[in-house]
Amino acid sequence: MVDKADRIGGKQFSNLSASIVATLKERIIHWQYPPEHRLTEAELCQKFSVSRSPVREALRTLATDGFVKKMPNRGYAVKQYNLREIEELYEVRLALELFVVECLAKRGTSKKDEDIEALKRTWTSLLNGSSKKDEELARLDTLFHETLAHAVGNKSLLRQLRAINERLLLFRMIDFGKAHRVESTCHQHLEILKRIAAKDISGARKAMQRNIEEGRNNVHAAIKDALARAYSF
Amino acid sequence: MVDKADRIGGKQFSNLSASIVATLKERIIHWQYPPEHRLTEAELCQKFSVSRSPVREALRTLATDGFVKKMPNRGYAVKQYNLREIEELYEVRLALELFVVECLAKRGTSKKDEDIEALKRTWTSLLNGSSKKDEELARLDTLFHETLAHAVGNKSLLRQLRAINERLLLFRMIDFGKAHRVESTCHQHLEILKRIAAKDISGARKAMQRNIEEGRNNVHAAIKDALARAYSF
DNA sequence: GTACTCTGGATTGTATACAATCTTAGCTCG
DNA sequence: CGAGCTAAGATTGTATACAATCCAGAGTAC
Repeated sequence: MVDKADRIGGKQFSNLSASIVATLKERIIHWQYPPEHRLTEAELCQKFSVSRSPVREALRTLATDGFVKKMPNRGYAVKQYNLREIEELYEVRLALELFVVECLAKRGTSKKDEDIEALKRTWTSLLNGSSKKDEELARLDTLFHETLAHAVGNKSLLRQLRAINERLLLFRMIDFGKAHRVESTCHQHLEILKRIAAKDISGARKAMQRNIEEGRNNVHAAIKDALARAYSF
Repeated sequence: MVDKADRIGGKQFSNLSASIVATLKERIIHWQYPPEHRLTEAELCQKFSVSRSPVREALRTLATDGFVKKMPNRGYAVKQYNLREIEELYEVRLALELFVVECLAKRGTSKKDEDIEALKRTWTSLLNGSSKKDEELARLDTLFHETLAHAVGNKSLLRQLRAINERLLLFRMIDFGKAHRVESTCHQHLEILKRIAAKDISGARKAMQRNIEEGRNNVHAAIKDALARAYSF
């Protein structure tokens, strides 16, 4: 069983369906499947050399996570998001992230919040020239937002935001190819942290709103290319 | 197969696991199982006279929906929410519902929004004496909030709010036993609708916040009884 | 009396077989 | 040539068997 898990993903998972989920998510996020690409149980069984039970479970969780869609009696397919749906996800994300900074700004932060201090250091150093690869930047950006959400101490909130951001990663990956946006992102993130520390609620909200909406606009622009490319498969 | 579906739930479902999910949700929401009550696959197979496949799927779905929790190698159990977790759910709900009224107030509503006009009529008539049963009131309250969310036109938002409200239903059911709160709820709902129609964004937000926080406080108080009862099983 | 081991039962994970349903392509008939 | 029908394939849903793992309690050694 360990052998099979290895053969599939590399990492170790408690069961086969978890490793299939991870593998397919990874591939979908990296655009290794064209959108609308069909995934049937039988086909995946062959590819992963496992039976239908774990494959079924994996497809089901991928569907609830929004990575694939179920077409009754026609199997599953990699979900193709249109612009409208992406905007909707960004709207929900905005609502939740505004709530996050509002909570944090209400109670303020101090040197004792080690996670947040670490964020300050990270993004200050990024501003001062230490350049990173695209994928690493996307990871740090995700970490920034998740750390803030974590600091609120609301597990339900954190889980929801994670789920949304994971889906949006599909498109943020594209956007982070543009290196010249790093500086602007640094300034925005540091501004958010500053406002929070100063207990400036409306300032923190505005800073977060700018940050997310800039991301949304960039993605919006990048999507058109991506969709165009997607259709050319 | 139809026979079995009938035997289980009453309604017809496309497959067994869907009907098991519906049945168990119903029972959990109506407190027919004590919290922490263990649900093993084998036991449910017997009770529903089906095999493990649909039962497994059902339990998995219920776990992601937050009705049961999975205990590794010890089966599943009806999830027992503590006060903290309920507060957290209410926080997320508040963030999303504030976003809903903000969206609606920004664009305003008119006579053309038939769903919203219907809400106005419903809650005006409720104010004028037409009394209802507890369960019916809970249903109307849910409908109120879902209709507003639906009017925003953001499917992702609507789905998330539905999921949260479904979980909270477990506790709102308790609260709606108190009839004297109906009048206050009516006033709050009508106030929300009025502010939205008047494009009074901050007024609408405040009205919604009052409505949700009153609900939260009532539930908070009711919970202690409920938990006490739960522990006495 | 305590700690340790070992074993039997309980529980989940996986594979496979079968049944039911839907899709689709080819065929026939008008 | 098109509409409708049919049959084969594709796909999902369900049942069942087997394997692996975990847990708890009995028993034993010290």
